[in-house]
Amino acid sequence: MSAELAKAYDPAAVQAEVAKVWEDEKCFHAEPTDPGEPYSIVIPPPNVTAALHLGHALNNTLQDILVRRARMQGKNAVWLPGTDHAGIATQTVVEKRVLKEEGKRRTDFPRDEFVKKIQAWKDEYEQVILGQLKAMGCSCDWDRCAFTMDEARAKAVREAFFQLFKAGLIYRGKRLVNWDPATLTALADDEVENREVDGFFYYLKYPLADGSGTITVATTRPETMLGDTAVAINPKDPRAAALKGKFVKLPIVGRVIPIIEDDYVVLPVSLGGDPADTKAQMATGFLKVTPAHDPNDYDIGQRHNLPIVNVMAPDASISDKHGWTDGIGDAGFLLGKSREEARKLVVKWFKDNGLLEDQKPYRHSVGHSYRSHVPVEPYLSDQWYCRVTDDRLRGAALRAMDKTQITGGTGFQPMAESEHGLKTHATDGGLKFYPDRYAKTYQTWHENIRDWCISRQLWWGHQIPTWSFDAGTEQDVREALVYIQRLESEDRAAHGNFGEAQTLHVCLRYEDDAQAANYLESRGFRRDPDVLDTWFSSGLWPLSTLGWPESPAHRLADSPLSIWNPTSVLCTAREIITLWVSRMVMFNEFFLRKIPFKDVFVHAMIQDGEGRKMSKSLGNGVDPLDIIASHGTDAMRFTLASMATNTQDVRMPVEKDPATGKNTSPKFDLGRNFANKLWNAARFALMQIESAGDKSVAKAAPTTLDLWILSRFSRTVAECDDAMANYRFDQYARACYDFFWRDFCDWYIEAAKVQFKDPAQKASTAHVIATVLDASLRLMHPMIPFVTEKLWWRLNEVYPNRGIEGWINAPVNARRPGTEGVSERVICAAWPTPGKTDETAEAILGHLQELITGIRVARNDYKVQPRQSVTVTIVAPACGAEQIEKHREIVESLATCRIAAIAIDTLASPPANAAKITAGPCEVYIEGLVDEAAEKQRIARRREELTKSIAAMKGRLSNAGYIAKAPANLVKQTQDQLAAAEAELSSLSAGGGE
RNA sequence: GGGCGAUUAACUCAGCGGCUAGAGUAUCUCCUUUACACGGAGAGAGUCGGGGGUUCGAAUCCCUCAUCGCCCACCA
Repeated sequence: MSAELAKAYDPAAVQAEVAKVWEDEKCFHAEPTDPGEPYSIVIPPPNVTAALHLGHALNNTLQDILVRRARMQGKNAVWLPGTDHAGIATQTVVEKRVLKEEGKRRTDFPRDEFVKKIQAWKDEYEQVILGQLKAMGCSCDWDRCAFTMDEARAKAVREAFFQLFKAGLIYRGKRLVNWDPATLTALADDEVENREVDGFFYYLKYPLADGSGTITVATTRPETMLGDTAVAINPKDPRAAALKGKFVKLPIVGRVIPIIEDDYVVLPVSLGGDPADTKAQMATGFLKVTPAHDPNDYDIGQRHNLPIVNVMAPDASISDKHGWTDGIGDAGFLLGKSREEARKLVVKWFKDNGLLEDQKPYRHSVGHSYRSHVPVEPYLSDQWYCRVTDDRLRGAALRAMDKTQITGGTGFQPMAESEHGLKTHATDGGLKFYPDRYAKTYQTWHENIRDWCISRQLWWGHQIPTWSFDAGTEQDVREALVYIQRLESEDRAAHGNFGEAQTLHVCLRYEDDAQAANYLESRGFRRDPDVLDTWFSSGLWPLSTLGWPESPAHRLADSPLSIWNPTSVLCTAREIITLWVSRMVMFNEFFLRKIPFKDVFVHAMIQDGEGRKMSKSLGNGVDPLDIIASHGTDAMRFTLASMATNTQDVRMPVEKDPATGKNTSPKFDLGRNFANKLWNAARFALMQIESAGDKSVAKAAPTTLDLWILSRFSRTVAECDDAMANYRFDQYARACYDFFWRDFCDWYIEAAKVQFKDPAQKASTAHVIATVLDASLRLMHPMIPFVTEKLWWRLNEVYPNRGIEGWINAPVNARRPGTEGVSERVICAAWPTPGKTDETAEAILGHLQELITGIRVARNDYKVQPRQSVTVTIVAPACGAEQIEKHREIVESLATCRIAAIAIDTLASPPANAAKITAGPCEVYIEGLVDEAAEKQRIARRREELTKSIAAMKGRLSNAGYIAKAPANLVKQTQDQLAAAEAELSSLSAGGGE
């Protein structure tokens, strides 16, 4: 039995105690065979690169609220935790660390040795991250913890790759990629960061091949001219006709290249180009086309069937060994030079030869590697691609959308069953975004999607399970093919021929198929050293965490996959709608013909007080563990939940904590204060309940006050349900806050103090207070689990076996059936359901509150000391008078007054020396308030208010359109209010305010 | 360049066609009343970014401008 509760809420002590019980009782573990409607969430796996930040705290708090509530609603709820290996990012941080600590580079180690180092880093941070999640109170099913590169996930990746490969959805392609010449790897688009750079526009003169003059191209990258294979001009350019069919002799190299027409070329301003367009201002109208070194030029090259001449080595030095086969002319002096040196030398050459027309400073943004920070080189290389533009992927992703959220039709109709021998799942659609505006982001992305480059030149990741024919005899190939066909007949492998040389690539299905791998390698095949893009494994997350691929024996059983996929909701930040959400949908659709989740909830992003992203480099980040230490976990969670509005960003002013020197925010005080208020209100309630003695004695009928708080509670539960149905965590938090602090603490508890004094009402009041406390704790538990859990235990000690049904219409259900076993001790019992509301009680309390507040305001106006009582005479309408009489003691207690008399409708002789105020439907004379100055001020102020609103209402009523078109009840309401205001105004004048 | 969001009290945000526009923090006054000073009772504080329009009625819907921010694309 725990001792008395401490006077102030001590989060650290409570968290430790509560967390232990949760863990011991395995409260968060679920089995597919458990009863209840399935409810599942997969965590967006945090990268193992670093500890979690406040964005994670928000993201995971919201998920935890969802899953805890679902659990309390009796659903078979599971939250699958895990982490992501985050290929490039993790390898980079480890490379940095190794360089700093050992002075060595990655290439100084054998591959497997370096991977071990990364593995060690991963182990370290995974522990940190999981510890943080637990500290945040996340109710994950820890037994199902996953990692995107563990054995089970590796199996899923291998199977997925094989199936996609076999279906022809994976191919080897030569494309321009974002190449990092420092680390020698391709980068994904999102791994490229743009930076403004000061550069120059160089104007280079190219002589026409027929000697009839020169044309001038403008470029920021003169060194790439070595790879030019055309010069383009806009067909609308007046000069185009004369140049049709002509050629240019490329300086230095001597290559003769055509002048082609392409409307991609921007017209210079002098020829009708847009004067506002910087490009048009700088352009000459002639564009050098270098398909091997510029993505747009590559596209032009494709359109015009131009040769591709790659003039660089992988380290971006000038080289004639990587595709520059048509003669280098006089370019020998450039070979082996870096991009930067080559640029200078090329410019110098043009200058020396009188072909540099001009050079203008130009500031533009250039893509830099997010890893090495050197400029990214568009570079032609062989990569693996996933054909996401195929209807089975892109089309399926678009068809997955909820019909109500599609704008203008997607153009992707359900595919015919015969087309691929597959059909889409029976209920096309159903994937719904909250807020719905994000559906558009998703749709547009898919409509403009390009094939996905899935290979990365890294060591940290899932190595691509393909072997390509590298060096061997024709005989080897022939024999291998026979062998491969046998493997294919056993469904152990698939093959494809890719590239100009139609190189044979074989994909092996099983990791442990050493026999096949050995055979291939003995015949001159080599395993691809590259690894898969991180998003390939995270795209499989809803599948792989739930046991896909399942062995055939499991498929019919109640497997995790069949019960929990599709998951209920994906809760994420908006920047990965494209990168992650899209891929999960495509994969889930492809492998299971199902959407991976029904709802996608995209929450706001937390910025600092200046609207900047929180980041390490800016030093404006807030560490969740610091807030947990300074304010408590519940405080952090409550504050975060209340910030989770419908908008896309929320701001959190960041300050230094003077005590610790760490970043914090005053916003967290909101949560801390609330948790403390809850703690103390419960402490008081528990004291009263204890001292009320025997709970089994017959209870008095509920008072109006009791009915009122129960009614208010019912409304609050309904509000919370409504908020949660729309993922409006802020509304949920606010509803709880307002109910608990304003209604329950400020009014109910204060008024109940009067009821507790009456022996006849003591037991029943204790019962109501216990009922409401119990239900409130459960209502708020998903959001602030620790403090509510602890208080709930204490309540059960003080008031065990409290029957909540029975003599009052309790708005709660006591405990969910079937949970008497394992979770008996913990609050997971039951989410409250809304009960009856009581309009009468709410109306009566409304009037009493007006009366009490009116008297309080007057006391303040007249500067009456808080403890000094005043004597009042109240004039009220008949029904009101009755209620005031009934609640006389409550009014006296809360307004610190003594009621001398309650008159009905009028008062023959008002008390002398009394100030008269209006409080709702009542008039109140307060004796002994003789501060004339204060009174005059008060009356003047009130008169002004009334005059203003009377004028507004009269104006409205004199508007013919208003009378004619506005709803009748509104018109009536305005008329009534006007009459009341006018009556009060005249009574103010009559009452001798002057 | 395209898309999205924000602009409401000093600060952070609700409200998104109809009560005198609300809350928390901060400020001011009073109060250490045995649940809570991480508290209580009050007060002051806003031409709802500017300008048009629709409507009987606009913070709320439409157009437009401005500022800030995010995402995507592009960067000869």
